[in-house]
Amino acid sequence: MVKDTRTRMIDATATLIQARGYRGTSLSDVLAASGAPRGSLYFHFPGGKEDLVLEAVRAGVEIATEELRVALDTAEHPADGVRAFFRAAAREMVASDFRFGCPVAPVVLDEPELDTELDALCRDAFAEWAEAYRNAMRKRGVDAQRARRTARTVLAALEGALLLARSERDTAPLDEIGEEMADLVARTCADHDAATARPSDRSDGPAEA
Amino acid sequence: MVKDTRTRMIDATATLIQARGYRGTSLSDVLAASGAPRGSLYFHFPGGKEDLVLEAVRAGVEIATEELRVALDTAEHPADGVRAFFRAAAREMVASDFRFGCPVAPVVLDEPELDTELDALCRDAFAEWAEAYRNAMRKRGVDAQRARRTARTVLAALEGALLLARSERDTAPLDEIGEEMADLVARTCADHDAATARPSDRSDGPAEA
DNA sequence: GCGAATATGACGATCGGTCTACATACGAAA
DNA sequence: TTTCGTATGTAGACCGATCGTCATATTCGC
Repeated sequence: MVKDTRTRMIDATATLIQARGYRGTSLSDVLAASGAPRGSLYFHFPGGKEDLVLEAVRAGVEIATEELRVALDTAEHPADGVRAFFRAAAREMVASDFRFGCPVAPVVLDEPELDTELDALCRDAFAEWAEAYRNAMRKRGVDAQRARRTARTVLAALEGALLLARSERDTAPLDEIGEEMADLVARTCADHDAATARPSDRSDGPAEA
Repeated sequence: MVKDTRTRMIDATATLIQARGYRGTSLSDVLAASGAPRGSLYFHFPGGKEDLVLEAVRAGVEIATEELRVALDTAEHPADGVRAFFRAAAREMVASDFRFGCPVAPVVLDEPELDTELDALCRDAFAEWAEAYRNAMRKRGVDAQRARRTARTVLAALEGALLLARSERDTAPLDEIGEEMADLVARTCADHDAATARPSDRSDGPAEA
């Protein structure tokens, strides 16, 4: 089954935005990549570029969210889920010749108009991803505050690692920082375990990998 | 003393790139912001936009590098330096109404041509910053491999935190992730101390903040 | 066959980056 | 002082790209 024009346009836009950013992606590029003629755009996306980009980012976020969910749900321990997700990112990086990246970051850095739907979508995406990490740790009983901070840190580190990996054209940053974050998550959970086992005196032990 | 035209153009470009990215920054914007006339551009920057951007990024990187160096050199402990640098970033974020950011990230995400001077400059900037963190830890005797990984992680987390802070229009990500990273650096150094004190049995103790 | 949904690419207003021609400042030679 | 040559700065014309529009096909449901 051949994908319809609308879907092809969204996919092409999502890919191009990850590679070149919002403003770096021209409608002509999208048209060329999707093989669609110019006029079709305004039939499917009456709002023009803004409308198209919104759908594209939405689609990109959805895919990433789903992959993250699977990685975390499949893993025995949240730390393993984090490791798996960083590894998946590294694979996509190689597969795309280092053009892969976060679907949201390029949009945020290209300063979309504030208080638009696009702006809100980006914020929500970050929040959703952070929540996924957080929930994985909360399921292990880690307290809310601690889980929230660690989750945010993992998310930020991933964003940064994607940036470094692209710049260096090497997955090493993703690999190493992924390990580092897996350790952090493991330690966060382990600290909790130790704290609940001996509430007044938490110290050594299972924090070692 | 009034800054000369060339310097004003570079400053304006650096600021605009941080706010809107490479492609989002038009020469007209730069001209308007710097109050310089159109034609002057090709006198000062014969290479055109590419040339101008190169200088602007170079200037931005230099400022950031210097601030990082000061933060790390001034601090008692590398962890304090990291904390201070994240805090400084948070302050600049507020001062700029959340338009502040890494001078390099927007360029990397707008996919500059590969194998250009600009591309190399971005890579070198990341390498230089990572090295600064690494050296600070190595001075405390942390082993090379460990210091390198932690340094890269701190750098990535900062990049991500800047992104999150901009998106949320809130310094909370910078504040929290800064603390997380300070902890990580403190732990990295403490682990080393413990390991050297009792080479065969490293465990509890000063890892606690 | 007929109306509605979908598809098409040519068109124009605007804006982007680049370039060539012109103006001024300054110092040396006559 | 005048003349000239060079370094520096300025102005606006140019051409291509970009985005959005439209009048016209084509396909589908009935």
